Amino acid sequence: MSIQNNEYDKLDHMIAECIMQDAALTSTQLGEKVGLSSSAANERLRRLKQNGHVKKITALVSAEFMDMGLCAFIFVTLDKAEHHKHFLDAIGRNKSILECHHVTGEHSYLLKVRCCNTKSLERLITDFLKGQCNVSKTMTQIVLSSHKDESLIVD
Amino acid sequence: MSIQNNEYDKLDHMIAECIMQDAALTSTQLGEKVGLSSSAANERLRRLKQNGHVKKITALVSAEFMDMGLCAFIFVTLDKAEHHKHFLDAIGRNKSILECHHVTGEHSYLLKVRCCNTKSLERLITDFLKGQCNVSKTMTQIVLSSHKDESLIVD
DNA sequence: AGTGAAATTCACTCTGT
DNA sequence: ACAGAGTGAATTTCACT
Repeated sequence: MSIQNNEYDKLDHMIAECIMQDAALTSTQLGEKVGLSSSAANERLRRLKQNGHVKKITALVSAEFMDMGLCAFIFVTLDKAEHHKHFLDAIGRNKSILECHHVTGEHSYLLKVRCCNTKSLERLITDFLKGQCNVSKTMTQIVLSSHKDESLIVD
Repeated sequence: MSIQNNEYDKLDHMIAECIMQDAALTSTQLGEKVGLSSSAANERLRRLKQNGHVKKITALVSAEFMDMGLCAFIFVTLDKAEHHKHFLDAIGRNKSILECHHVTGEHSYLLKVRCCNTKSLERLITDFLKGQCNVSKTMTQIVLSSHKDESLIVD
């Protein structure tokens, strides 16, 4: 008897990999890829969704179409621990901010942001971020090019 | 007369927003949300896909299920410009590396990575990254928690 | 471009193993 | 748990506006 989680096997992981590559696969196509009938493949996928392991089916959209061609990472330092919640609420509402991670090191948070140009990046930093009551410092790194940019695995 | 791209209008952007939230919407549901018939909504979505503005339909999968609960950002500094290609090829093949951005500043690249624990993160840094011929320096920041982690807008 | 209906394909259920 | 058949629902095409 093993202590590992046996509720899901190799086949379930293959199914997860497949729909990360292409979630528009039909049940029949998915079944062919993993060696199951469409009904069996579909039932396994349904269970993965129901149990929250497949969190969401989404579309990846081009930055050009969204007019957000400029990508940057911004480190943010906050003063007082008691104001973090207000900061995070504001972050949550801002569509330019794609990711917000609490990180180790000298800074408090690392943000991944997207805007249309440097003007709007400046507004984001100066008006929005520095405008938050307890943001003491920011440090910005502009992305010149991205060779990989698909974070499909999430908490 | 305007210089802007008029091939796509407000409706197309609404459709893109909708399927970023939920790509499993039926054409009928999508049509209801934007005020079109199912066939019209479906035809617009088909065009967005065909022209590459909707790049991909994917699933977001839980880190727990993938056994990649530990997230980190790693800055990498490369010596010689002529070896960047080999580095990027190796990056492309490594499933632990979710994002790789060429950034401004003192470092060459910023990587977003995921592994199961600190042991495997150590292997990634020591064996894989430092093992690349021209990696001179790395700097790692561990993610303690993520308050936003959905990069659905890509180049 | 959009609508509504027809034709086709797909998802999902059910039965049997 | 899976396969295969059957049913209801969805996508896709088409004629018309």
